[in-house]
Amino acid sequence: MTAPEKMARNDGAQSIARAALLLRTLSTFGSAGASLLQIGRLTQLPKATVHRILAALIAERLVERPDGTRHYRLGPEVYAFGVSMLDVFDLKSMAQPSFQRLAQETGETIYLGVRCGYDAVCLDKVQGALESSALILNVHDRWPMGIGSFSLAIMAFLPDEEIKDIIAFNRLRNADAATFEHIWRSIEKTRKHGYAVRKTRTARGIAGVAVPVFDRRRYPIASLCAVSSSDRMRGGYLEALAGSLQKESGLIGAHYKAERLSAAQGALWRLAPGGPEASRLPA
Amino acid sequence: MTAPEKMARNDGAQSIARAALLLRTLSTFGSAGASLLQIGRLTQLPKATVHRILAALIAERLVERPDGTRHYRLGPEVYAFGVSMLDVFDLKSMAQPSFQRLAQETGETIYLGVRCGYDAVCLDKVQGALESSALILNVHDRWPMGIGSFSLAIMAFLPDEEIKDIIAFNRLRNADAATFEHIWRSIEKTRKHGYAVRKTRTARGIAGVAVPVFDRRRYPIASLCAVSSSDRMRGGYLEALAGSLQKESGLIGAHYKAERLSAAQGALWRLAPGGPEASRLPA
DNA sequence: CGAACTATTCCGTATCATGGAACATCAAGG
DNA sequence: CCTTGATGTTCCATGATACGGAATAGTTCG
Repeated sequence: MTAPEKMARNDGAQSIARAALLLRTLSTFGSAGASLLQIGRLTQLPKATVHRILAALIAERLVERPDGTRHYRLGPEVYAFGVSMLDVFDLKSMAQPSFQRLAQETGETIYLGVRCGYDAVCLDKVQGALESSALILNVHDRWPMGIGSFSLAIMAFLPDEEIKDIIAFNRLRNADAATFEHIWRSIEKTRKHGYAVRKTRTARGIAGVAVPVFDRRRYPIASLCAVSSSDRMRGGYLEALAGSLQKESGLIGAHYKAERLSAAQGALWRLAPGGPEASRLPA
Repeated sequence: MTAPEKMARNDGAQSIARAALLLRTLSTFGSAGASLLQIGRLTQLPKATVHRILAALIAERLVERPDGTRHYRLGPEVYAFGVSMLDVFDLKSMAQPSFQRLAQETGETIYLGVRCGYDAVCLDKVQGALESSALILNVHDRWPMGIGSFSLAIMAFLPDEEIKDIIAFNRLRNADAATFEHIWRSIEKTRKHGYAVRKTRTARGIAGVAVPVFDRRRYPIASLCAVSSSDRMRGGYLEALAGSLQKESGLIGAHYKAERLSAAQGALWRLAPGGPEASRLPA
């Protein structure tokens, strides 16, 4: 171990932690994937190590190589696991009622975002009063955590250790690190208020508020965000918006908590003492 | 290594392979998860090892423990990775045109399924001529590979090594192993014809045909399946159905192959020599 | 063609994962 | 309440396993 790694993990987990690190890294590159060296640079791991772990992940189909290129990207098995999760944790469907209610009540454009590695990804969107030309974020768009109120709301409520990781990673891939200069100040503010506010710097006159959605352990997994013109976004109106978002965030969190009780039914085949209830088999 | 493990893997991958094995195993249990011992039994790994690897996966949020139970299930990070994949490989959307065409042309009920660990999961469905009461499989339903033409079509075109794995796993969790008795014969037949046919044993008079969808390396990733009454499902009609399925399967495969060229655009933030094109940042 | 860059393979080393056994915790039943 | 039999968690000596520097092979571009 050359680098003075921050992890004081003495458990038998090094290679698994690294595999997960590589998957997170790849998840920020979309379908184009990344080269071995890029990945090595980003993760601070030696070439040979990255190569070996990626080879192992390829064998499991968790990583694949697009056509004949020398790039690596997430593989089809990841998609399969994702589909699996829809029985366990389908955030988009879970948030649907809250989402619609917010759109109705506020009339603003609402976003639902989820953390994904070192990025946040837009899961869902309802167009509100604002002209669509002014809007920037679309469903499936992905931004590094820390850019936009959208992801700031999630980031601010992570453990400090993890925030540092994310900032370090995003600094490394970002030539212009200016963005992350004052990030801790924003995090402080967000923690204090319980919501994140940001003006768009590039498209003038637009601002967003966002609140985190917590799981049962108060770990932020997603965020709800409302976007409006920046002159409206202050004082009482801002507070009211943030309040609505927070209320719905709580409801989604509660829904998530309850979810586990509804242990998947349907034709989900399962291990049972007496074998499966094989009364109805598909053709 | 106590067990005479089949894997002749000399690469540095043991723990990663095992981690993937555990994830696959958990993916067959849905939201209820499984206990340590169940997992150990199924994977043939010692308790301590399973425990250690699961702990590592929990640290990465790839696995979580539902509320206060002592069970383990897939964690939220898996969902996030799944969402990530929608930019890389969105099978359901990709298959949509073929899917609709098949429903129109054949008038039968059509299914789209994807392999997921040791199971196959139903991704999409269009109801056809058959009474809905006769139908058994619904979207998100999951069956062990080898049951139903649906998954047989995928299984038959996997490497023999992997088929053995799957059968062994499904035997272990299946008290009544009779199902897998004649499976190799079915696999032979399926390979010969290029499609799988099965009558439903429980609900009389229903039969299904299915064909695999291949990726560029002729590895089966999914299947298209048509279900009809079993008296129609023979001779010319059967051949015609199989033909239509095969044609569309080819188109989906081609689409997948081409997909890589359309390297995710939009606001996908990416590592670039000159830094990100930061022209438009979200609020 | 050859220089510069990137990917892959090799292989000796020591770090890290391993798993048996001890210990802890839980769930039933008396 | 305590016992009993189950499963879950922690410990730690051992050597198999993952490690990564350096050599080799492959690719790209002028």
